[in-house]
Amino acid sequence: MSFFDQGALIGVMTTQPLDRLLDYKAPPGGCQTGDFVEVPLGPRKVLGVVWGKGQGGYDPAKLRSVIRVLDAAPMREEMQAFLTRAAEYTLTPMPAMLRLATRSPGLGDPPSMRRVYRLGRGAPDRQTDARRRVVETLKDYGGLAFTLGELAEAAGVSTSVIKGLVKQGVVSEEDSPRDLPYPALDPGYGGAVLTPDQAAVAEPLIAAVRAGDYGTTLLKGVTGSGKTEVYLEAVAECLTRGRQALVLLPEIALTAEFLTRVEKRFGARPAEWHSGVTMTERRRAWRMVSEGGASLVVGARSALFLPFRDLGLIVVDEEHDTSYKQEDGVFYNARDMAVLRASICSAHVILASATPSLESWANAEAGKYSRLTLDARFGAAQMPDMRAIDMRGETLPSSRWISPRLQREVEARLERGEQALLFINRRGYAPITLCRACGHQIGCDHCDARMVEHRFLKRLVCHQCGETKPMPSQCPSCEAEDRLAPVGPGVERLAEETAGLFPDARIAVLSSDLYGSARALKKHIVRIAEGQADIIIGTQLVAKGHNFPLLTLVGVIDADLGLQGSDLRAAERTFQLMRQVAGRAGRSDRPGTALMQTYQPDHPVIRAILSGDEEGFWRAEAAERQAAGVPPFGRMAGIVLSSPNVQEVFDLGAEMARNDGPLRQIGAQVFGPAPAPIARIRGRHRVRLLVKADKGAPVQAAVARWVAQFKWPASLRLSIDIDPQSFY
DNA sequence: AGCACGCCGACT
DNA sequence: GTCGGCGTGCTC
Repeated sequence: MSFFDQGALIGVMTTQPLDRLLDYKAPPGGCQTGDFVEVPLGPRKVLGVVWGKGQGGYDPAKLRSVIRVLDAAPMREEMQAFLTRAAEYTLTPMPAMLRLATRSPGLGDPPSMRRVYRLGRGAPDRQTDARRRVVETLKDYGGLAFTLGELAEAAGVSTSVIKGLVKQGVVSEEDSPRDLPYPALDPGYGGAVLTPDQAAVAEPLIAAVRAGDYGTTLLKGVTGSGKTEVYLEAVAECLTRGRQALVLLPEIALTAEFLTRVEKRFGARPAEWHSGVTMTERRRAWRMVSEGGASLVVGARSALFLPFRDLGLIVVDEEHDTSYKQEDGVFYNARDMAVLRASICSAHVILASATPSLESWANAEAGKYSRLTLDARFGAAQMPDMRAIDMRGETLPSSRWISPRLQREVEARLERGEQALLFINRRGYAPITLCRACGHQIGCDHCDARMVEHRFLKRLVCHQCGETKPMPSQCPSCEAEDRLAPVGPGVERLAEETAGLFPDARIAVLSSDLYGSARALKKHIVRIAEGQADIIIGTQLVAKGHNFPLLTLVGVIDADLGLQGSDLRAAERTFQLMRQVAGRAGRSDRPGTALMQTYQPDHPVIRAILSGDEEGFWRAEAAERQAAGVPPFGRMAGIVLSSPNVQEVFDLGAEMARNDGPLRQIGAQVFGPAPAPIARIRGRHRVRLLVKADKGAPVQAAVARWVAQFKWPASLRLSIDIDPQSFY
């Protein structure tokens, strides 16, 4: 790190899409490496970071000076290194990477102040009821500062009473920074009593954190085994050592429950970082993380780019979850970036999951990660009894999906006052809307996806681009009247069927699109868990860590859904999802049962789930991937070209495939162009090329050289996805 | 990303 | 003759 005197030549990385350093002159008062600065660029003022000294070579007469150094802690060298390495790995331009690290509202604003009120000295000239209440309130909260509105409300008086007391000095008025440090977390506060099994796993984790250097541990534990308690002990150790910790969760809806657990364990709530957090709170979190006023952050994947001062531990909970893979704008996998970040700042990583990703499983097998396993279920709960319902032997009327056998099992739970969960991984009412007259299926006008009927919204919705339109009464193709019919089940239709079969049951539907906010959803989940519903109908959402103590039956409506298609990860994803859904049943003292309706009871994935032979499943799946040379035993990159013009994308895709010299140099192959998994999004046609290389091949460098050979029209957009989630 | 510059079609 | 379409290039 170096300091630059006024006028010295410095290199600045801006958040504008200019993928190189720009030279500027240091401002009056100088600046240092890492400073967040405002610089002139053409007619505009833009945000940038002082990256180091300038490289010269630019016309000195045109050099301009930094406008001002922003009032924020300078970016640490570590963060610069992290962003640089992440950009290299993901082939993302630096400015886009830098934008991820500057997502703080009002980054350049001076610390904002607010007026606060505390107890002052002396007694009021004339004592009144209202005045007494104000003083009492302030005394009750022992020195705590209130804003004017808060105090008025808490004391039940008007603001003029407070103003009157201020005049007499009984209440003091002062300005305090709006961004206050988070309350300190106490590692010794609610020490959990761990079972011997849990303690045996917590101990090496604590030792790893204490060692204070980089390492990654795969913490595998079945649902309900107490993974969270165990890794919170590692967090406690990290806090004791005075370092910061980060816990990543895949789903915002899970944070509320997690925050409560943190509060129980550490006596206060940590900082929160995700899209549902307000602007002021985000600003506070960003600043406090950088200043050390936040020791634990709970958040979504973007929290990896917060300006930690001394990050000692990153927990990636449910590490297999596909939502860790960001696929819009910047393509990165938060799990991999967590490992990268930790290796740069000497932190430990805990990848926690009941059903690890094959990548992590393979890394543990190869000895790159340590592995710890929590087998015993916490408390007396057992893993559920898992069985298949062979749908080939069940007779069902059309437009019905609950087999008689599953129906009987649900009835048995209702009689005993227990809960049953019916799981279907499809939102909406019906996935297909078909014209009985001409066979036309209603599709989205802008994408190639089918429109899904949502009766709740009374509309057709494209799950790809979000486009909606009213449900037509006429077929858009043959104009036949009233011949449109829903085909296949969605969560809403299943709810309808359930209501018909069990008219007296209280039914709750859990689907992400039925709730306006994460908070509303969370409230609903808590009420359900407390027993305010007999039957829960849910989508993927229920597989993500919510605890339902009264639940003793899980029925999976269509266990085959994820097995279809040619996606190589389908088996892995189905395995994880089914295991997790099954894990919902019987988490407390009641034994649980999981029933899977399937037309392929002999499929290896279904058999592995039922027999509980996880290692067997992973080994078989790994062997298959190894034979195919695909991740994690080979490397891939996906390139998506998009343009409003179909002909253009295919031609350019073909041209890229022909000129694959740089790829062949490293022994990589290119496949395609083929229509991308979604061939059209928002009116843009998309084709995909897939690059496949051996493990260890320098894929990024080769792809960069390959792509650099071409010059495209402005209408064409290109995105590169290193290690794509789906490949076929 | 913005914003200017610049070179070809339909208007007063 | 001019207004304006958005293709190409530059910003320290």
